[in-house]
Amino acid sequence: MSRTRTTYHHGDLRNALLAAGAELAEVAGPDAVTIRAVAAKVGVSPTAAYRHFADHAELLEAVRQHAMDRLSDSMRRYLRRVPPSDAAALAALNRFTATGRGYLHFALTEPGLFRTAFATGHKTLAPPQPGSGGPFDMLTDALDDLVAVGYLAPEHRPLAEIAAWSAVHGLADLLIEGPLRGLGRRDRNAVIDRTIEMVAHGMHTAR
Amino acid sequence: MSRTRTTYHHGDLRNALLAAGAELAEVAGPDAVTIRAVAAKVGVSPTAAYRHFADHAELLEAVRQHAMDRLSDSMRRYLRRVPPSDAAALAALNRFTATGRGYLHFALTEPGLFRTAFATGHKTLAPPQPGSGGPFDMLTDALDDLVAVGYLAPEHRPLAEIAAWSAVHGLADLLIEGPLRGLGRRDRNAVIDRTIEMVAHGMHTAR
DNA sequence: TGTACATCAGTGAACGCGCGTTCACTGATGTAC
DNA sequence: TGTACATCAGTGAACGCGCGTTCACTGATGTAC
Repeated sequence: MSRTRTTYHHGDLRNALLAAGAELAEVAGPDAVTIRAVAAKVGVSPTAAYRHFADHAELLEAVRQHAMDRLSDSMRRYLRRVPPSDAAALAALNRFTATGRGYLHFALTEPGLFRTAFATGHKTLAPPQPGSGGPFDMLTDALDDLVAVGYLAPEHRPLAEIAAWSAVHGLADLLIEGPLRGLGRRDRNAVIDRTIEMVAHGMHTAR
Repeated sequence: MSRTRTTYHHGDLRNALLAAGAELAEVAGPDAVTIRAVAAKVGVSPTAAYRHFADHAELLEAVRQHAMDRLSDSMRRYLRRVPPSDAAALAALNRFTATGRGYLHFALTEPGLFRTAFATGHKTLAPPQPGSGGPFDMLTDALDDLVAVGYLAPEHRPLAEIAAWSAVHGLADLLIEGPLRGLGRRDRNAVIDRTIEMVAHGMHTAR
C-alpha cells in the first residue's frame, strides 16, 4: 500500500494493482475499484495501469475473479469442517448445508468482496461453468451426494442448484445491501438457520 | 416527456420530476435517477428540482417508494387471480406461491424498477414495516393462512417470511443482474417453477 | 377594478469533484557486438 | 568489459464527461387595499 517506491520500474505492478483493487473492493465494494484509485493506492500514475490492463473493465474483471476465488475458499473451508459420519445421509446433508453456510459467511464477513464477485459493470456475467471447481460445482456435488444417499429423489434433482443458490444468495443480498441490513448478530443467525432449514427441508423427498 | 413547456411556472413540477425519475429508473435502473437527468427530461433547469426535493437522496427515495408500490401492485394482481377453492389448503398454498410469482414477474418485467425499489444510495433501507400493506405484509398474511389451514405447523412459523423472501429475491437477482442473466424464457420459467416448488415444499410440515 | 408589492418558482452560470482515457514524453533495462 | 541502441514501463499534462450543489438573479402569481 502506498509504500514509497524507490525504483522507477515497479517490477510487479500488475499484481500490485490487483491487490490494491481487492482492498478497495473489500472496503467499499466494486464501485471503488477505479483505475485512478487503484493506481493512487499503489503510488503510480493512472496511465501506468494501462500497461497491464486494456481498460477499466479488464481491471474490474480481474478483481471480480479474485473475489470469486475467495468465495470458493470460504465454501471449501466450511466443507472441510464437516465431520465424516457413518450416517451417510446425515453427512451428505451436512455437506450440502455447509456450502450454503460458507457462502453466507463470506457474504457477511466480506460484503464488499461478495458484491464485487457478482459485479458485472454493464456486461453480462458468464453463467456458471461446470467443472471449474467454483462455488457452483461444490453445490452440484453436494446435491449429487444427496441423491446418491437417497435424500433427494432423482426426479427432483434437476435445477435444484438454482433453487438452493437463490435462497442463500437472496438472503445474503437482503442482509448486506437490502432491507435486512443492520440486523443484529442474533437475528442474523436466526434467519440464516431458518432459511437453511427451509432449503434442506425443501430438498427432501419423503419416502 | 420533454414536451415543451409554455408557461414559466410548471404547475406540477414535483410530480413531473417523479414521473421522469420513474421512467429513467425503468429504462436504466437507479443510477440513472440523477437530479440533472430528471430535470433535463422534464425540460427544466437542475436547480428547479431543489424547490421540491432537498437533495438527490430525497428524490431517489421518492422514486424508490414509487417502485416499491409498483411491486406491491404486481403481487396484488397475482393474488387476485387465484381462484377461490373449496379446498382451503390448496387455495392458501396458491395464494402463497402467487405472492412469489407476482414478485418475480415484476422483477423480470421491470428490472430497472425492481432494482430501484431496493436501491439505498448509501443509506440504510428501513426494514419492512408490518401493517403498511406492502409486499412483506402480503407474504405474512399468506403464511398465516398456511398455518390456519394446517399446511405449516405453528412451531415452524417464525421467520418463514424471511426464508421465502430470500428465495424469490435471490432468484430475481440472479436472473436480472447475476450470472443467470440472459437465460431464455423457457429456462427462466423452469427455474422459477423449481424454486417455488422448493419453497412450497420447504414450508410444508408433514403430518 | 386597479395597483403596489411580497412571495413563489423558476433561470443560468459557475464551483469542484472524480472518472476513463489519450498524448507526447523520459528514465530504466536488456541485448548485440 | 564497454558501448550503442532498441525496447519496455513508467510520467505528467490534458481532454471531455456528468455529477451534486450554490449563487445571485428574474419572471409569474397572488394578495391587500
